[in-house]
Amino acid sequence: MPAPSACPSACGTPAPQTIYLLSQGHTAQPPPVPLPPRAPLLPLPLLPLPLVLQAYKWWEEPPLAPGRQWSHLEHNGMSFPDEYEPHGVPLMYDGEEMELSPEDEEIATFFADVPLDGPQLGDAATAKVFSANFFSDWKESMPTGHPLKNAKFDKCDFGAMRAHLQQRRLIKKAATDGERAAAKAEKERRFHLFGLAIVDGHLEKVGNFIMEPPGLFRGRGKHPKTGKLKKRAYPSEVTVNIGEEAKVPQCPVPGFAWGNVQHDPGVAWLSTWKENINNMNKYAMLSASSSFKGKSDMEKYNKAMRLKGHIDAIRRNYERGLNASTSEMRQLATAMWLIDKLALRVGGEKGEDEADTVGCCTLRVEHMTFGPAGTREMELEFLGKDSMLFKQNIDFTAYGDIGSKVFDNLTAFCKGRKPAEQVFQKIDPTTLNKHLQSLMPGLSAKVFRTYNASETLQQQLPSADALKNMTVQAKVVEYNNANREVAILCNHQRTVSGAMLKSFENLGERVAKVKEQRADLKAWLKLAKDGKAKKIPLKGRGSSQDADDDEEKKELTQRKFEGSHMFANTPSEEQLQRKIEGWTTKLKKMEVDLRDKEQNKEVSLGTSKINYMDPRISVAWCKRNEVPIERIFAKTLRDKFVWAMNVPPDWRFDFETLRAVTAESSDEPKAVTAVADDADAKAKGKGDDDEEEEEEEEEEMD
DNA sequence: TAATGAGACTCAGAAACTTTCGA
DNA sequence: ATCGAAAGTTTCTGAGTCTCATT
Repeated sequence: MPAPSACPSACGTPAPQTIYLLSQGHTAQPPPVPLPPRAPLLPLPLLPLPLVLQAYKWWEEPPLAPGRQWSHLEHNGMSFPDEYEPHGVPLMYDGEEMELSPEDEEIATFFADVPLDGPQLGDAATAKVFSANFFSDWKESMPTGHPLKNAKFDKCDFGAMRAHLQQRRLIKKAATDGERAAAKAEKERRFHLFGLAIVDGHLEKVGNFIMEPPGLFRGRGKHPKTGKLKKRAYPSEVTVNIGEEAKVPQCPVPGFAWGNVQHDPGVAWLSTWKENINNMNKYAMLSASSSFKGKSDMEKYNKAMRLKGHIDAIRRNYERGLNASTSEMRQLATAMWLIDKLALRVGGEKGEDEADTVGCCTLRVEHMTFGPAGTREMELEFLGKDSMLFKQNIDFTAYGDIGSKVFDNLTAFCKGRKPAEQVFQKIDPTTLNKHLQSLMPGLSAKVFRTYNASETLQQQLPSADALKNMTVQAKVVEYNNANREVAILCNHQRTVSGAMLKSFENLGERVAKVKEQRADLKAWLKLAKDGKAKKIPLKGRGSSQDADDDEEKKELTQRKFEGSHMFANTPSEEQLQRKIEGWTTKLKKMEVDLRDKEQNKEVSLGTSKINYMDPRISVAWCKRNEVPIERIFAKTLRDKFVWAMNVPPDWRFDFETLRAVTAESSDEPKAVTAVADDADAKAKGKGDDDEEEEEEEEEEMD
């Protein structure tokens, strides 16, 4: 355990640059020895939360000064996970039992807790890095002279610990009602203590109010640091941001004090700390349903609507730019096309100690495989955010002359370049965003994804006419189909888990069985027609009651399912006929289900629903078509999108809608067309310089 | 001064947890 | 009516984007 933090203002290091620094910093100084247990913190008053939380219609309030998130902010800091409790289960090293100190055991247990078939240990290449990183960090944490200091990973057997953890999971699963109630009460207690904040007089939920527990860093894909030890963070590493007149929260861990306390109303976070893997800042912030998040969400979608008003001019701008005289302009235009049409992310530069993933600006020659000469086809394949595979065969001629030009440009950019070289050498996210900014104030690359996602949803959702006479269930299916189009556009995927594969297998088997059964029924109908009904096999009696073990029970239900099409007594022809019809319907439904599941298994609909599709489109569509909103948005989404719930049924994701509300002349797309023309004219004007640049370019390419 | 890096926020799928479904 | 599986929902924290300060 690190020593309790010294008072920040007494230690001599300069205070971080904040606007308002706590004046009475000394009150945060801990005594040199741990304090005796303190009186528990007083919970915030227990108000009827749902009522209070919903009462605040922030979108009807006047906005705060620009750059200001709050005027008054009160909260209780954050909660910390319990200290490690040793279990005493030994490690087997080189065939021998080895008892571990609590410190050693904790880290070993982190490793034993990583599932063998998960994304880290399930893949051989990733597992190698993960295990090696874990092991070296583990040994590093041991003092010199420790018996395991020079241990070999291959000689470690974590089996007993894994078994113990599995046992613990089973025990938790089998908890009594009383135990469950106790756990729930504890969770609620924590929520009342730390889960709420008072923002300008309104009670709001905190998103993450429990410090991230220690463990092994689960970097995604081929992350060089995956498996490294993520250390326990203490209050002394946490800076609390709170209103100046609010009471500084009491530190909940005895013997510790907050590392720092500041009063900066320009930021939305309540607490921050640094994680030890990448030395990055982490934050505790309000929940998705809060006013902070709601406001910025609304602004995000309004900006996307504004883009809709400017999109024609912007497209004309990059279409012209594809033929620009400077290669920088041509690259800019080509990249904009990819971002607009293929919904690529902008793609910032990444470091050596991160997974090798790319976006538009970081695409490399090796990611593009050009089709046969004479065609304008290309396979674009790369790992994007979260190492998700983007793989698409693109026929650029399908996008008309513009598409063909884009293809020709990409061919030219790649020509004479090595596979590992970047396609776009003259641009990066900064230059690209600067250009976008000049076309529309506030425009950046990611807005295209929001705009295209929302626009696609609006276009794909069937009209009220088309939905007439449909059941609500059928309408929801239509909604999900539109949602799926958006998810595919944004390349939102999910990996097919082991459990999912298993359930596919089960469903497939069931379909096969039902088919067999229908064939049986048809054969029996023939027997009945031939007057040989007596030959029809009947349902066996004697259900064995004594199915005490799980295996037997399973077998029993399996037998029951297999015989489910049979009759107790010799059936009549009509009985058979009816059952065949029933089985045909059942089969059809199962096959539709299977196909639907198959289509969806690798597509994740949630991400676009939460982050990309303007909720007002969905709300208005539900109102027009009498679909209860809870069929589309689960509880947390309805809370997140409260601000969108009161739109009229005819609300449209259109620039005009926005203009009707804001009535700002600067929003006129006409003005931006002029800017686009300006930029274009400027590019044309610098003709002479460009020629020189081009010559340099030729030399570079040789 | 352009590049570099820090800071703060959005967006991402996996995993955990809860509810519903179907035999 | 019950019980296990499947589906739906929420939580968690890693991975991006984008802006601004620093050198």
